[in-house]
Amino acid sequence: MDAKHPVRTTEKTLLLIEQLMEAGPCGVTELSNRLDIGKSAVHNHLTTLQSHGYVLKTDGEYRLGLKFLEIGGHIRKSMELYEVAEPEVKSLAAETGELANLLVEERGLGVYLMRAKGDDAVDLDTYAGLRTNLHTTALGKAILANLPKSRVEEIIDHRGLEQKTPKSIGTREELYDVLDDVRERGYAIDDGERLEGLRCLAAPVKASSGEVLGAISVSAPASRVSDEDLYEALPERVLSAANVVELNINY
Amino acid sequence: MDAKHPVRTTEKTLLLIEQLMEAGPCGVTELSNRLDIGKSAVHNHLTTLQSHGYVLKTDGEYRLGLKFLEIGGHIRKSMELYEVAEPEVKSLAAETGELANLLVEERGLGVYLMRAKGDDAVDLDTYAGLRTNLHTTALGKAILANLPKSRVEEIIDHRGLEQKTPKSIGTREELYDVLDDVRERGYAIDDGERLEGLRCLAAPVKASSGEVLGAISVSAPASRVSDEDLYEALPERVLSAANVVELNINY
DNA sequence: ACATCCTGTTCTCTAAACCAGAACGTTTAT
DNA sequence: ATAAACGTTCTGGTTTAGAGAACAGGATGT
Repeated sequence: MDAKHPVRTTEKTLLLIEQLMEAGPCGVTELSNRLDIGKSAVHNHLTTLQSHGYVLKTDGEYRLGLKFLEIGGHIRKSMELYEVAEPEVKSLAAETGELANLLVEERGLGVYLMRAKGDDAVDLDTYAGLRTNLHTTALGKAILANLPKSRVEEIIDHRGLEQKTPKSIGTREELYDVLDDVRERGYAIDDGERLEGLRCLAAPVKASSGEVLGAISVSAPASRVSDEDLYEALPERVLSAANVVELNINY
Repeated sequence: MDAKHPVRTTEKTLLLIEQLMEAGPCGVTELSNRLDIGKSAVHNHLTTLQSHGYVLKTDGEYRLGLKFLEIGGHIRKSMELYEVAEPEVKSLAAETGELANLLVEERGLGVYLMRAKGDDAVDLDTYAGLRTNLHTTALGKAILANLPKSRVEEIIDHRGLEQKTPKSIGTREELYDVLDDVRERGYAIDDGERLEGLRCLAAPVKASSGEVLGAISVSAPASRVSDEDLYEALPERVLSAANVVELNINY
């Protein structure tokens, strides 16, 4: 939703921050050109951000500082789901030897809260804070399957159904069918949809009210996950981890 | 350094963000009172931040969103030191079974880039992004000992020598003596200075130019760390980890 | 059931301040 | 040596931020 009375100056500052994030360290002139804002304005905004620790100047270039990590880390630490699930996701990674993840939904996108690597884990370029479309991952499908249908439609309206690969879900009917399956089985599967040769299995974490809080997953190369694993051994482990988290959250 | 021509509107936004971080979810009126800014201004800033994903509204309250984790995670991932040191710090934690940390200096303070827990690790409330005074931890001392003296003085001038515990370093002479020792030995020790009964050992990570990039540490309860461990076995492991990181960074 | 007191939100108008553009000092490149 | 490009400072005109008042909605207490 757009702000009714947006603060334009703040929006300019946020634009600068996002540009610095995408482009990495920049000079004043470069930012001025890219954003079509005068040099003096860019300079004023950057020095203001700098004096508050959000931006640093090194070697004549401005870049984002670790203040964002401080705030982000603080927010994450204040989330009950994270605090409770963190040890379970780590155990899951250690036991399976694979990559385990924790995702929550925010503003219609999935946000990875953490990932834990087991000894043999594949090295995907996911990281804490990364955003992803919900319909393209097992984690996201586990969440979507447990949201009210109205909310799911809202999300699709807003975020669309971008196809990451030819195997991706492309239509609403297809999605709703898949989500029905997920609800029935209790867990979601991604068999090479996001990345060829990668199999993921995810289970939702729900509050006692039924509201979905997030999802836990394990990702592994297809070479190490037989069909049997994917539909028996792995679901058992992931569901069990999700269940432990639910119990600890709901007391 | 203060901005010459600060953007006051941006400063107001940043004030709101910091207040939301410290106080947690808040209503408009509460923020308006706390910061002595009119309700309409607070409302305009919050909805602007909301429309860009930095702030969320739930149950009639505003709170910070995971956008900060996204930006912070992105910044961290773009740091070569983190990418190279992360596996080493995890190994260190796994091998010792204790808590291993990675710290960098920013604006005169230490910032934890990560922590890794071994099987028996104590559970300190450090987290990625947390800031700390440099003179009160082994990690910070390892860094200070390898900064130019002028920079160390700058930092002390700016950040002071706050005493966390009676054992903390309280004077400049004391600090300089300790830093001389650290330089001589090649590693820094914290024997209960930050927390009674906690022993930490930290080694600096330096670029080939000699510039210090950060520090790696292991923290363990005194009951599990004999004097012998503290001065022989542990230094060997931590220094070795730091050395591997240095080699990988400097090719 | 009603009245009162909270909220959060919208609106207007004026004082505030943001910022384009020009000018300056400094560094880098030719 | 000269030029070009950069970051920084300055000022005035114009945008706009925001105090305060008013409104709507919900909660609370009587």
